[in-house]
Amino acid sequence: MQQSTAQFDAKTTGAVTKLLADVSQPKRVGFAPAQSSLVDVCTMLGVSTSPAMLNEPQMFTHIHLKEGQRLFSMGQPLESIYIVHSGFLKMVQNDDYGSESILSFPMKGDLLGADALYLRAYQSDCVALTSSVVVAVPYKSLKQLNISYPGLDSELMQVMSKYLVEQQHLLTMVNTLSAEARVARFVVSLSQRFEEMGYSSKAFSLRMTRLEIGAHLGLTLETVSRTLSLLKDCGYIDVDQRNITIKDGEALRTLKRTPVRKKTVKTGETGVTTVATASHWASGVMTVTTPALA
Amino acid sequence: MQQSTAQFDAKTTGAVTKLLADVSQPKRVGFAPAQSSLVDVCTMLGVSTSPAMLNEPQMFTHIHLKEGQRLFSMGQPLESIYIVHSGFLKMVQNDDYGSESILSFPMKGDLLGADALYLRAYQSDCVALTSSVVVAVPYKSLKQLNISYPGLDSELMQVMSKYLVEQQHLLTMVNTLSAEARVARFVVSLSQRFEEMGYSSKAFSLRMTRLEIGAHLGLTLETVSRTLSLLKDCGYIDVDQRNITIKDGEALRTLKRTPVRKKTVKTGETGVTTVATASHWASGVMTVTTPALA
DNA sequence: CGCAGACTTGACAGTACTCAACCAAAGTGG
DNA sequence: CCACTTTGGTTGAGTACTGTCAAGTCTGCG
Repeated sequence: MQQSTAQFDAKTTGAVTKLLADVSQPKRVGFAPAQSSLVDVCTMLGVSTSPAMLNEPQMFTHIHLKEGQRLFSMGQPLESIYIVHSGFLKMVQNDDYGSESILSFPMKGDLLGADALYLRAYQSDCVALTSSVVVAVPYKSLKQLNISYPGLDSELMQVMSKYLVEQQHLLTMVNTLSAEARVARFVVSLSQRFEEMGYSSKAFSLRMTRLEIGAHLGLTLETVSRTLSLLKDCGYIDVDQRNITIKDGEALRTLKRTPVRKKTVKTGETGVTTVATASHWASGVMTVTTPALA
Repeated sequence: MQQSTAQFDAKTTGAVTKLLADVSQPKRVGFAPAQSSLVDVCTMLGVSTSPAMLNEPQMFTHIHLKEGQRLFSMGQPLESIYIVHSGFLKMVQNDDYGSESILSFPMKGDLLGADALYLRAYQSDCVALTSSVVVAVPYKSLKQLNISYPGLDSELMQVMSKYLVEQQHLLTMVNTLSAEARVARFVVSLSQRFEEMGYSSKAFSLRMTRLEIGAHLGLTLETVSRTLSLLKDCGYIDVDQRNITIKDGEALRTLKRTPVRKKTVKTGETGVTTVATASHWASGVMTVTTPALA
């Protein structure tokens, strides 16, 4: 890699390059080349298994990703879909110049690459936020497996349907909610996912930067930072860098706009004062419903 | 239906009720109770058929919807998925209080209800914008058909993958683009869809109100209206109520922000003048890729 | 004809963006 | 080990895009 006009590049493209990722190839073989069975894969996805699957000989290889490493890029032909075994990742969509949008933050049990089935090419970038392990299911295997186990595709459709619904909720959130409400619900949604994974839902660590949160919610990093500080001032959460503690989950969930807003008020001749205006504006919940697969 | 405190309701909930729909039940039997075969359905979906399907006895009933009528509502248990035979509809997601988000505007060949497979209940409302006809495929039939025709679910997964990608593009658009760019690309995207259906891509009629466009793009109806006027002033389109004529598709596609902005400038003591500031800010394209199914 | 709904346009306000400075933590290299 | 750099984060000041409120036009329909 050359560094042409290093200073200028670094300065002008700073905001952009921050989201860019390591382009080195992920390790197909770690020194612990563990594999997973079909039953393992189904269990990870939360999909029902059939007894016949126990005899399935095919094993699926694990791929180890380091922080910042890229699993696949937009436009690449579909080879495999993946299931997250451990770690945290992001799905990114690049809008031609600069501005990026983060579609989701996949974690344990999530399916990666479903958007590639249409057109047989990945439609977004997948990058590891932390060291991660994913299980690769080759597309060819997928097609064969459906013949052996007829219910499998139907189960996968349900999984895809779930992601469709999640995307819809996110879109509605971005379409209708204020910055504060978006950030608040983002925190709640993370909290729920951590709880599902057996971690604490009250105290956890963000795995992504403010910039990435912003790219997910349609906000700038400054707004995200400010809003987190605001929620802290309200006593709804505690924030210290990436460490979040939830103190009033209900408030976060039901918050519609402006929990406490700092307002500069001219007080006649005396000068400028900072006033805190409290207003709840609470409303019903838009809970991100949790799968209750039979 | 009662009209309690009519005046107040009408005034305060005006913006909300405009999006609400007729709750009367859709006609399951028109006076022309036409039906479609499995091959018909697959063809409409743009999905490959197998010769064996020609012998499939099951037929799928047509449902006629009048303007404003609702096909299904959020939360209803999944009975059927539907394919649009003709007409125009909208998929709506209600965020508890008032604010609604429109996820998509399905038209001929589109699949309705895919988001219901997960949790077996519809996750959004489906309402007809115009008189429409949809073909119902009962969920039970769907499961049986996959046994008879093993490739079918796999094809359906591809269709769902397509919608996943479309939602992703929409999210990215709302996350990153200015109001002007969103409206411009919305017009382009409609144009492309009309072209695919054999209509003119240059001149067409919107089937939805400004309010509905706004609920789709995360904007207010006023902003939509203003932006359309702006694009007209730029000479990119012609607008007359719902009639759109595209004059410079390329400009619409590549536009990033502020084609022409009206700016009020204080000119010393002389008063206020309106100045037009031209600035193109064109950029690369984010074309909504069209399916090229093999 | 009159009303209701859709649309347009203006004036104004406010939320969120931009630009910028600053701080903290972590890595780098002499 | 300590300057030095880099990256991520916080916060302030000013701007502007888009929302809000409001008035008014147009069209279609009962």
